[in-house]
Amino acid sequence: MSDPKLTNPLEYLLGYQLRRASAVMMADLGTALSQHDMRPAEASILMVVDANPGCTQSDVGRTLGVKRTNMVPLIAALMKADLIERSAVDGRSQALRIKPEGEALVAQVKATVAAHEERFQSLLESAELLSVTTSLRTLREEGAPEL
Amino acid sequence: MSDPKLTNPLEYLLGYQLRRASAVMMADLGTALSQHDMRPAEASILMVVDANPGCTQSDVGRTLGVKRTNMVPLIAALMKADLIERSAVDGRSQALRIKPEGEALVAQVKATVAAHEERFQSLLESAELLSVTTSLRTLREEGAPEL
DNA sequence: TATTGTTATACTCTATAACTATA
DNA sequence: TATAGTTATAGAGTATAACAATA
Repeated sequence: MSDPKLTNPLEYLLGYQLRRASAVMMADLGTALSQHDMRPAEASILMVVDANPGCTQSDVGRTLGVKRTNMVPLIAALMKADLIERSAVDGRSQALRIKPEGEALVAQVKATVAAHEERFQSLLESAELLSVTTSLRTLREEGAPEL
Repeated sequence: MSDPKLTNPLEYLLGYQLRRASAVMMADLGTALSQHDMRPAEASILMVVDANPGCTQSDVGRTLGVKRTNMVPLIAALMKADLIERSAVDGRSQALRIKPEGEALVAQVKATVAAHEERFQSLLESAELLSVTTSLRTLREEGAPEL
């Protein structure tokens, strides 16, 4: 082999650590959600609709940072899976709700996400966890370009 | 409008905050690097090769968590841009080095990355910054599936 | 047998531009 | 004019499977 251990100049970069840690958690979440044939983006939409019955898909997109145009196929997939339903608010907006038939799966998805979270949160001291989530929120809010 | 502010049940999830904060920093880095016609993945490879002259692309991939198969087009782009060069180590491995003509751009890229980092690190207290980077490393190392 | 580099391919997520219909 | 939803499309990034050449 050429050299199994290289020096990594990115190791002390905040953006790099964020990227790698996020990738680890996303991969784990993706694996965990695959048992429900669900992608992380779909699960997050499902959870927001569940917490905000009657919201529109544009509302959900703004909340999660997903563009309207990219919400379309995600909502379509959830409709096709009979997990959510739409009802017209006015001529252009449609209220989203979890379908009664979807409630059970939504509950399972929430439990899967909670277990995944617990697995990673338990790797940190509670003080560190608080510090991290606070800092991440700061980076997101202060560092984000104004919508 | 339907409702500009929804309740977001993901707000207290570590994975979600990680995902959003990482997206903010990656978007900013992407914008900053576009002045050099460079993508974040390419810049990270350039920095690793710069710090480890003579390493192979498989070495770089292992260091950055990029699969061999996905290294191919990235290395090809850097070769096409005349930023790196290859020399045969043996019949199957090739040593990578920054081309003399590429040194100036590599220096600019490193400065751009450093400025981007400083912009975000300055949003956090130094104690918080240390806590965050330590925690992120823990999540990555303890939470990653064994390669 | 294991590793390097490669091709081909597919999936997930994100991005822009442009259109319609409604408010 | 601004907003909601849509289509079409492109681009990153990541994934698997398979192969040839070499160690």
